[in-house]
Parts: sequence; C-alpha cells; structure tokens
Amino acid sequence: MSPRTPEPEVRQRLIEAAARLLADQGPSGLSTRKLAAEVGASTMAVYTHFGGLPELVRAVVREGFTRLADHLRAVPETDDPLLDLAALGEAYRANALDNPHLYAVMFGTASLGGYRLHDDELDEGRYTFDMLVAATRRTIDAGIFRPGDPEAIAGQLWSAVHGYVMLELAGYLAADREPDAVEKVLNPMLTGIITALVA
Amino acid sequence: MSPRTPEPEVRQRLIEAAARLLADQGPSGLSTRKLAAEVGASTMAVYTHFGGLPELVRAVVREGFTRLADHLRAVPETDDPLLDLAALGEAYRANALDNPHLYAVMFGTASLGGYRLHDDELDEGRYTFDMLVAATRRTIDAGIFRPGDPEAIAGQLWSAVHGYVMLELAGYLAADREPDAVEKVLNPMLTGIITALVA
DNA sequence: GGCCATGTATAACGCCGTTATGCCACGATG
DNA sequence: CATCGTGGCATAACGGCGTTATACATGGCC
Repeated sequence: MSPRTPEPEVRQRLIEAAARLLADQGPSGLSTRKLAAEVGASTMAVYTHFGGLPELVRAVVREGFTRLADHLRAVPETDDPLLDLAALGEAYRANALDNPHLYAVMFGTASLGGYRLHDDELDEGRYTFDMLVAATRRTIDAGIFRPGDPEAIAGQLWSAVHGYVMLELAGYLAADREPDAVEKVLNPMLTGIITALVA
Repeated sequence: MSPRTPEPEVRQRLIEAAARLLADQGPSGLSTRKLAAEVGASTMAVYTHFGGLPELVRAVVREGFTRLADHLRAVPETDDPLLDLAALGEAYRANALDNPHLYAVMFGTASLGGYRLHDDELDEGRYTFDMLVAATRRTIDAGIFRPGDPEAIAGQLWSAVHGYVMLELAGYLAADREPDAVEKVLNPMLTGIITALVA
C-alpha cells in the first residue's frame, strides 16, 4: 500500500484520531478498526504502540488533561487573583462543554473499558489541578483569602465546578430546561464558597 | 429447558440482573448473553421486553434513581431542616459509594451505548432532585435560609455534592490519597455554600 | 376444532478486541 | 558487499458481542 505519506509519529496520530472519534461519536465509536482506517494502518498499530485499546484510551485521557491545562494556561494572570480564579472556572467549563465526550471519558473512564485510572492518569489530572492550587495560593498570599490549605480550597472549587458541569452535560441543567442556570446556580454557589474564604 | 421456575416478571428480573452485573463488573460486563444466562432465558428476552440493550440500560438508570430516592426517603425529617439537608447529602454520598458503577452510568450514560438521556430519565432524576428541593424549601420556610429560589439553592447543593462524589469515585480524592478529604473539602464547601444562604 | 397474538429459542450476520504468524525493511556486524 | 537480527507491520483467524430473521410453542377467543 506504500503509505509513504509523511507519516509523522504514528503514536501521536493514533491519539489524535482517537480523540477525534471520541469527540465525534462518543466512546462506542472508538474501535481499533476505525482507528486503523483513519491513520492508514492496520489494527496492529494500536497494539505495537500502546499494547491495547485501554492503554490508548489512557493516552487520550492524558491528552485531554493536557488540552485542559493549555486552556487554563491561556487564562491571563492579572493583579486580582479572585478574578483569575473566576476566569479559570469559566475556562474549565468552556473546555468541558467544547469536548463533552472527552471530558466524560476523562472522569468516567470506568464506564468505557471497565478499568480504573492508574496513578499516571491521576497524576496527570492532579497536575492540572495544581494550576488551580497555585491560583488559590496567590489569592491567599494576596491577603484576599484567609490563610488556609490551598489544596483543600482548590478541591472545593474543583468539586463545585466539576459537579455543575457534569450535571449540565448530563442534561439536568441544559439551557432549554434551566435557561439561566449559570446565574442562578453556578455563580451563587461559587460566591458562597468564596465569600466563606475571604479574610 | 423447561424454565418452569417461578419466573416472576422477566422484565424486573432482567433489570435487577443488569444492575447486579453493572455493579459487579462495570458497564463492559453487561451483555445480552450474560443477562440471558443470568435469568435463564435467551437473548431475545432483552429485545421483546425492552427493544434493545440501550433501553434496558435506561430502565436500570430509572431503577438507580429509584434506589437513590429510597435512600434519601429513609433520612428522618427532624425539626432542624439544616441538619436534614446535611443528612441528605451524606445519604446521597453513601448511596453513590455503595453503587459506584450504577452511579457512574446514571450520570455518565453517554459513555455506555453512546446515547443520551431522554426526557424520561431526566424527569426521573429530577424527581429525586425534588426531594432536595423540598428540604430546601422547608429550610427557607423555617426562616433559616433567606427567602430565595429553592430549586436554585438545591441545584447548588446538588452540584457541590455530586462533583465531590464524582472526584472521589474517579480516585482524585480517594481515601489513600486524601485521608480526610471529607473534613477538608466536602464539609467546608457545604458550610460555605450554606452560610451564604442563612438569614 | 381453528385462529391469532405473544413470547420464546435458534441460528445467522456483521462488527468488535485481541492474538498468532509471517513478511519486510533496515542498521549492525563481519 | 553479504549476512543477520530485530522491530514494526499486514494478514488472517478466534471468540464474543448486539442485533435480527425465522420458526415454534402456548394460551385466549370464536
């Protein structure tokens, strides 16, 4: 078949094709045969490069967290850490709504192959989480938040936004049902959490 | 094969077997053939009674919400609505931790068959949500919460607890990583949200 | 009796993940 | 240059899957 196309890094092309299939058709649309057709190779490519489909999905999860981290990194760091925190939350939500299937796989991977996240993936997610911890720490150092454990505070913010986004993705807070859920639910919840933390 | 065993309601036995398989082996362990073997019938039973596996899963989701509602109903209603709210949250979390796979399917169903929840399932979930709304309304009527939209307030509490539980199930707040995450993350978050609501 | 509707079992189709096998290209070695 | 070993690949097969077509059995109704 002479696939002497550029062929740059079959590994990366497989990860990107998998993320694309996941985003377009959801987890059920991901198969070694479709992947092989997408990248112009045989199904064996998945096994030589990753060992199997679950490992490929894990790589996609890492990719998803990397994209999320890129989105969060794009949020400018101003002199008002509290506004930065709000912007981080908004960027987090936007990323999830832009890649709903990928986001679902990142946090519900147990539903796909029946496996659990390994420490690597958890660490990948926690690295992203660290950006939120850093922003929280800046807010404390600026004297806006009372002194406290930045990780615990960031965990609260993460839980709140993540839970809201999950409900939104599941359809419980969809725009056609709750038109202004952001103003009525998300924002008051976050201001409630935050005002309890300010000095 | 003379399946003249009691055979009470093949429909219900299929739902229960599916919930059991889901709880034991996760979504990947759920198959028409295993179900048929479990209930002593052929795979056709799934199609005559439900139309297909996705519809059966939807029935299981409804069953999961019913169980959750039962758990929440078991929480006694005291004369302190705020304590009742806290007890509801604890019961919610306990139910999710007891049936992690089922809980994941209830909220991440997109990951299983690639389908979305229909209005029926959403309504089922919202009925459960209504119990939280009622408890919130009682808290307002008792003069503990300032007057406000009970649904919006309940949505905040739901988002917060749901997000925390999801992170916990995914392993980000697992006991071995964050030993006292409940005290450091969940409880402060909820008290923050709640103190912002008290009169 | 005959007739229909309903639920079932059987068997097949196509797709899936995974694996065994053989091939081929290529760098190292002499 | 010739040889060899090795890593990545295509091919083909195996078993399991969801789904469907089909034929059979059973029970109510005329």
